[in-house]
Amino acid sequence: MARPNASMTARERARAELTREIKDEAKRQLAVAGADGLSLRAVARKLGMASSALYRYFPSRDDLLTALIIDAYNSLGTAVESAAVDGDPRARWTAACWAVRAWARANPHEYALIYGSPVPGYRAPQATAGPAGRAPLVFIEIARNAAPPGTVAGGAALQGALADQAAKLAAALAGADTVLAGADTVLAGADRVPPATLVRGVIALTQLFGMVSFELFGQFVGSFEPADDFFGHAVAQMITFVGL
Amino acid sequence: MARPNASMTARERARAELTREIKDEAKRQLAVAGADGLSLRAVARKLGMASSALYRYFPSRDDLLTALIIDAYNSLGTAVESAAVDGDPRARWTAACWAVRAWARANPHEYALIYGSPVPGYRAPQATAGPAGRAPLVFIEIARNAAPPGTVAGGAALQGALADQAAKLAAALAGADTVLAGADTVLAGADRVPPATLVRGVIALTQLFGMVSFELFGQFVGSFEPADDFFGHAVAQMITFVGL
DNA sequence: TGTACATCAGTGAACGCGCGTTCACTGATGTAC
DNA sequence: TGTACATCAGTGAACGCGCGTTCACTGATGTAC
Repeated sequence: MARPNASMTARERARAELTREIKDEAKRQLAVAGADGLSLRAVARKLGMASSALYRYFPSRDDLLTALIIDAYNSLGTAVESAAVDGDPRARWTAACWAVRAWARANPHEYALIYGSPVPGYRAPQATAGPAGRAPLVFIEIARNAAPPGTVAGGAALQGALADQAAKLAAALAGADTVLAGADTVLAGADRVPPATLVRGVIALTQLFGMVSFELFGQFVGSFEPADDFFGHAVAQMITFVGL
Repeated sequence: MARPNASMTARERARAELTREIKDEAKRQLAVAGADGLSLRAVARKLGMASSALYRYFPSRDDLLTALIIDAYNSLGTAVESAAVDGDPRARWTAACWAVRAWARANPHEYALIYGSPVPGYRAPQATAGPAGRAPLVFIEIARNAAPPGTVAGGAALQGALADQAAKLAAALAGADTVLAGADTVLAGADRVPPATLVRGVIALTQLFGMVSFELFGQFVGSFEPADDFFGHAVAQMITFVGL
């Protein structure tokens, strides 16, 4: 989406701004009614325009939803990328984990949109794949030079289909720029990630997002809420597991 | 909910059966339209009755939703409890993990209902707490006699609020029958779970549900799908982590 | 610099739809004597 | 065992609402000469 810019005509500037306002208002509505409750008419009403006018900006409700999903992935991706810029791998991994949690808590409905239950009847188009990969890529990149899992307690060889999947994914990541169109190519030109390390990283990712989902979706109510210390403790264990 | 029974009048039997049929049809609708799309009118239509008739069985749409949520928790709880009945702790833990995944894959929309994004505007009543605790309790009970975490690589002391929360939860679990009304009291009379073990168990639970959610909600598409071997590998690592 | 035409943004009415919930009612089932 | 009355299940019409999307239209902005 083009951002306002000096070299744009008044019409183009107005279009970029209104597109932005529509998405902003739609995000506000997510918080009230969730993804299924997102209503073009309600957005238009809040913006003081006819509902039919929105069709000049988004051809349908689903296209608006897709735009919100892409924005959410990119927003999370930016947050994680910029949190994990410096320090040793442990510091970077830790910062990235806290960035995911902080972003999710600050944007719970956008988090639910991308990591919660899928919206029934909605099928995410291919265009979401690149943005969706940004946050995970940061973690994989940090783990790339972790100690070989063989040296870590409990390390087990990859078996069956898992070995193939991990090898294929490692190969794809080495050429990430061509495979994940639109993703920042953090790994471009890098060494391949050892498949065992990759698997450990992805296991850690499921752990991370599992915790954040539990916290946000209310599974911790009455036990580990507030979850700050639980989270910090788990992240420390995770670092050991990944071998950083 | 009373099940049909010889000592019931015809009216009572009919009521129990229709209540069941309404819930069954509602579950079928979940699969098509999700929780927000669940419509009393659509259920009534499929059952060939007037929509107003449903109000003899459920005072509102939200009450029907609550009934489905409780059924889902109980269905998962039963599946996990009966999967983890015998063998050593490792075998029981492994079986319980696979039972969660199998149940989730067999009932994806009920899984989404209880572990996915909360339904906007719906607030779960207290009555769901007991059934919600059943599956987690099975895991905690298995982990109860795990090796003390001090003996496990990477074991770290519990810090700050986490230590308090874990101790409180351990105490509550020891008196689970009074605390978690309606839960099967697996832990009744048992020794207290060491807080550090409890925390490891809960971390493993977030890992487990994180993986299942990733798989069901489509985050593994194009990488670790089918996820059987990934899952098996992760469960093996998890057992080491918990100290079984 | 000014004019003619094309492009685009936004309007408001309309289509056809589904929803949750209420209410007065009919008819069947259950109960007390 | 039979009758009178109370309870309950189910009906169908109605209320009031919101939704996504289409369409012919007006008026403003941009462009080519």
